[in-house]
Amino acid sequence: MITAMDVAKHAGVSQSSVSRVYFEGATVSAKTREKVLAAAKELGYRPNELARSLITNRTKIIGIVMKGIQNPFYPQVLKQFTTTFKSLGYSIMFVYTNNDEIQKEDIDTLFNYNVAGVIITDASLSLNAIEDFKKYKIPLVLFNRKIASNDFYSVCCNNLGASKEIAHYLIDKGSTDIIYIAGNQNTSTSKEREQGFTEVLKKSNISLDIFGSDYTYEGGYRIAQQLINETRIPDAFFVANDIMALGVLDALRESSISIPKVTKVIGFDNIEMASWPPYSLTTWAQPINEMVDQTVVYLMSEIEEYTGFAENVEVNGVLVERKTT
Amino acid sequence: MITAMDVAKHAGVSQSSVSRVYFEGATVSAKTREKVLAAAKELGYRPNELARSLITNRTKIIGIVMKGIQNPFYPQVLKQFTTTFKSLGYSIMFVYTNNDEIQKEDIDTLFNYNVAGVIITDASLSLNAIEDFKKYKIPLVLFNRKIASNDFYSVCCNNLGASKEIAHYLIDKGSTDIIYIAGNQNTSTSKEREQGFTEVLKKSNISLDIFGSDYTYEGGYRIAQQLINETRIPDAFFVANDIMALGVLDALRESSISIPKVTKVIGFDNIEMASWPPYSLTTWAQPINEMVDQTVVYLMSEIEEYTGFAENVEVNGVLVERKTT
DNA sequence: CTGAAAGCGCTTACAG
DNA sequence: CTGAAAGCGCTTACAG
Repeated sequence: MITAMDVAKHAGVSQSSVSRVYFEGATVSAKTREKVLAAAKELGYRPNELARSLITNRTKIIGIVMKGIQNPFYPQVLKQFTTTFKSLGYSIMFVYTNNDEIQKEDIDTLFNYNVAGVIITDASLSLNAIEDFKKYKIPLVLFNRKIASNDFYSVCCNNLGASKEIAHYLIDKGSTDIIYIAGNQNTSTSKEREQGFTEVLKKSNISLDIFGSDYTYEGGYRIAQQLINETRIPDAFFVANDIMALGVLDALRESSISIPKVTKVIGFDNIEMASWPPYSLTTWAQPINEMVDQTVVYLMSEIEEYTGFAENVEVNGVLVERKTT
Repeated sequence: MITAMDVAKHAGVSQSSVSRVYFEGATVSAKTREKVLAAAKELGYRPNELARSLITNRTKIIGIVMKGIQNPFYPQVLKQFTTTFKSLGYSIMFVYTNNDEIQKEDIDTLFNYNVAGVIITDASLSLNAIEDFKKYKIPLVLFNRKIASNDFYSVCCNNLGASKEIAHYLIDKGSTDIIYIAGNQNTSTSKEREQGFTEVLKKSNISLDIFGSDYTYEGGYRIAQQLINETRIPDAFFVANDIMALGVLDALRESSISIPKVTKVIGFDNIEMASWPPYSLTTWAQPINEMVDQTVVYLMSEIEEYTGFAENVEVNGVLVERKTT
């Protein structure tokens, strides 16, 4: 391994000078810089991030914690974050968890490596995990989730507004008997989508039934099959995310229930598969790019200077009309 | 930040003793251990991985490089790796790339952080990237890919054997006019699947046409549409991966071509969606768990002691018969 | 088994 | 602008 000392000797300068060439903001003469870079290139030198981080006490690593990686929405999110952070010189430490509520041990590894910041895309936080973020002053963004305490910055789609607009849209289409299929009941997204939707329909005195599910394809498929067995087919479904909506569509089609004639289906997310011809699902497009940008801007400013500022940011998104309505 | 020195003072022992409690393999008396652990707990101490790694010159981080994260096969692989490595005390640094051939700058970040090992799931390597792995003696596994030089350990499905078995299966089903839809032409997987398949059909004098595509849903959909337009429908398709096969199925169904009566379709991977009712795709199941295990075992032994040993490991998998054949 | 000390590869005041 | 030196939080010979 080539160190700054090796380069220094080879270039005939001090080790500090080598360090200054690679440290943004430090001042070095053009001549020194040149000598150092030439020597570094010849020797194949690269600064050791670990040593660097030991001093600055922070790495250029962002931790991303995901649960629902089976849902195509999240790989897309991961890709977007990885690309954006790479351009800013940050690397991604990926954590997968099975827990709805992030536990201390899920994120221990992130703290051990002194990550610069953390993004949790689709899970809530246990109390002791919350404590740790506060205590170690690690910037955190809840992506696509909120927590009740409002202790942390969150970036979500405007679920309330979106679900209201969806309700109005279905009313305009003439629906009078509607079913909402919820995702995991304890998630903020599912609750908010339910709330906005319910509010509008109530005002218009339109019948609404609500069934719980779990944000998976199988969950959507199962609940729809059950409804079909009970011949309880409404004239429209609002399903809390796309992957469940695809399950609903498949169950309906298997029973040859004509869409959108007999019943309509609307999802949420606008995952890639929603646009596939056999589905062609009407859905609410979450503006991933905008959500990612908001997250990154906040994280970068908190990394620059930690304030612990918390806010629930919401971005709008848009209804994408396809063939299921 | 609480350091080993703080704990040492609080516990009335030396800093070395604190270190020994947290360093596997070091010897400490039960009494000292107890005192240290008590003090550590009280103060909320956790060893700084960065300082640790600076000395041992290796982190407990595994780099995973992915390209085709849109293909549901890979998120599943990522999940499996993350879970397995976590249980071994290793963290995952995730790198997304757009390049078919990994470039030096794609993996710079991994070298800067002195990762213990690297997995590349679905891409090839540029020459200078190869050099770096050799030079810095970083263990590397090519997962689901081989490179021509055979310089590195690779773990793949037995593509040759699998495609031969698929060919025999289709022959047994009475197919006499078959089309193979290839993935990215320069990938080892697509080439091998083509080779095994071709070999068997040739021996049996069965007509085979080959069309190139790109391992995406859209690619499969497009090529099938084109064939439909040319009324060039064979009695069976072998499609180089599942996600393309779903595109083929959708195009066929849109034109009301009955499956498996008029034509049969077989994919490769056994992604989750292959089992969804509207697809119910016959496919070759890649044994992800076994492939991951082989990868991990190799990586761990190379991390223990670097040998640079290279081999192309192949695991078998199995044909999963569903409704498209 | 334990402590004092050197050192991993850097950054960063401090002089000059 | 540059160099010598201290120090980040650990591991690891070396004595005892």
